[in-house]
Amino acid sequence: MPKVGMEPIRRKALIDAAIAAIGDRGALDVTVSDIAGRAGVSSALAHHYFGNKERLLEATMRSLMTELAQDLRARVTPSMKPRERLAALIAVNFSDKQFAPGTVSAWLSFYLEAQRSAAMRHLLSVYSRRLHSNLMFDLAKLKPRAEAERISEGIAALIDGLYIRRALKQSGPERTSAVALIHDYLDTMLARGQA
Amino acid sequence: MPKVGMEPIRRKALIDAAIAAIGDRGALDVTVSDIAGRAGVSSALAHHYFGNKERLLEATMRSLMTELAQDLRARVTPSMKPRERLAALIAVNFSDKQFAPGTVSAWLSFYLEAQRSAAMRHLLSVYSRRLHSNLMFDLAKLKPRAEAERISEGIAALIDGLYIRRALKQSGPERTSAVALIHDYLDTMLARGQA
DNA sequence: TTCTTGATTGACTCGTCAGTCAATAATAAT
DNA sequence: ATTATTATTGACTGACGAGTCAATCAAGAA
Repeated sequence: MPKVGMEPIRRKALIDAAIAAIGDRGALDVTVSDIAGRAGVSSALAHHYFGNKERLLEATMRSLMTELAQDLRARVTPSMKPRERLAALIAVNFSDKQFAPGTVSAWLSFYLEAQRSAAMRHLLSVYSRRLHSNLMFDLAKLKPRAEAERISEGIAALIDGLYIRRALKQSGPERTSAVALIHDYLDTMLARGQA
Repeated sequence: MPKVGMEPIRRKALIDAAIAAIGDRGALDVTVSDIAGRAGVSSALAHHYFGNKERLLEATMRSLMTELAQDLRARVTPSMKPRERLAALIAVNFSDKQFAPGTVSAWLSFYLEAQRSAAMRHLLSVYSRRLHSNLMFDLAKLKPRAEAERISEGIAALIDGLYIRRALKQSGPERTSAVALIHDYLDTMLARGQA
């Protein structure tokens, strides 16, 4: 049998712990000791595997992004119609997983951090471009380029805006209404100039 | 002549310095010494006037909010038509002042901090309610309650979302296009069901 | 068994930073 | 001139946190 090192297990545990810690603290100002403690290891080990705090946090963000991408791939198939794929795209951004306390804080912090850290900024731009091209892929089939571009901007803004607003209200209406609002926007814009 | 104490001058200087510092660092993790240094005083004096860091930051946020409110009052008059007032409301949120580097970071951090600090959360809810009621005041004249409510949600989300997106891209299209996008949304929604 | 390599940590160093305090200067009041 | 008040700071404390390191421990390889 292939021998397994501890490394992948510990890395994953530390990343998960980081998300949990960020959720509790509400921001990126978590301590390496706290994260390591949650993962059941010493802070020295966290440094051993990740080098420094920044890289651990970067890995955490990357993990969040790939998870989002996986969720999307799981819901979107080539056989779907453009409008259906857009619906799926909207849905993943408002799934349960995206509203886990740690995830919310992490994304917010991520946005903030992007102003300083070049690495974070790069990650964010990857995410942003991916969302944009996902949206455009289907929108371009339904509307002329320029208009599709504008609708794409609007949807991306609505996703960000509604996500934040929903995230900050522990109470407040269901995510359903946020999703409905985006669909409403999308349908209205798509209908324009038609029939 | 009325004798002026140093207190108001120093308070203002410290608050301005805090905004500048937040702009440079990109987040709320600024040091009191840094802020005080920019204001030309010792960190001890900052503590003297504000008690502690949290209260200084709260005052900074409050200052940002009242400034926004003042800008709004300066642009909105009772004689304006509802649609005009809505335009003014949108405009203030995308004014030059709101895009000063410190201001952007401060608002972002503010949103993040609201998850932890009760005081910050309270301030944010004040801001949020104020925006909502400002929007509803005019929207209610143009559409039935329920629909006005939904449009208000959409605009608020678009403001937040576009603000963030614009803020994080040093490049990217002008604010003009963001404002235009919101107007487009507003007009489309208002036109719905009409002749 | 002995050697090598990966896993893991306790203890420590070095910085930094919030907040305190006693002391000093300046200004106004009596 | 004396006293009270306000303004202001240097120096200090206490805490905390990132990152290092030498030393164990475990387990397979030689």
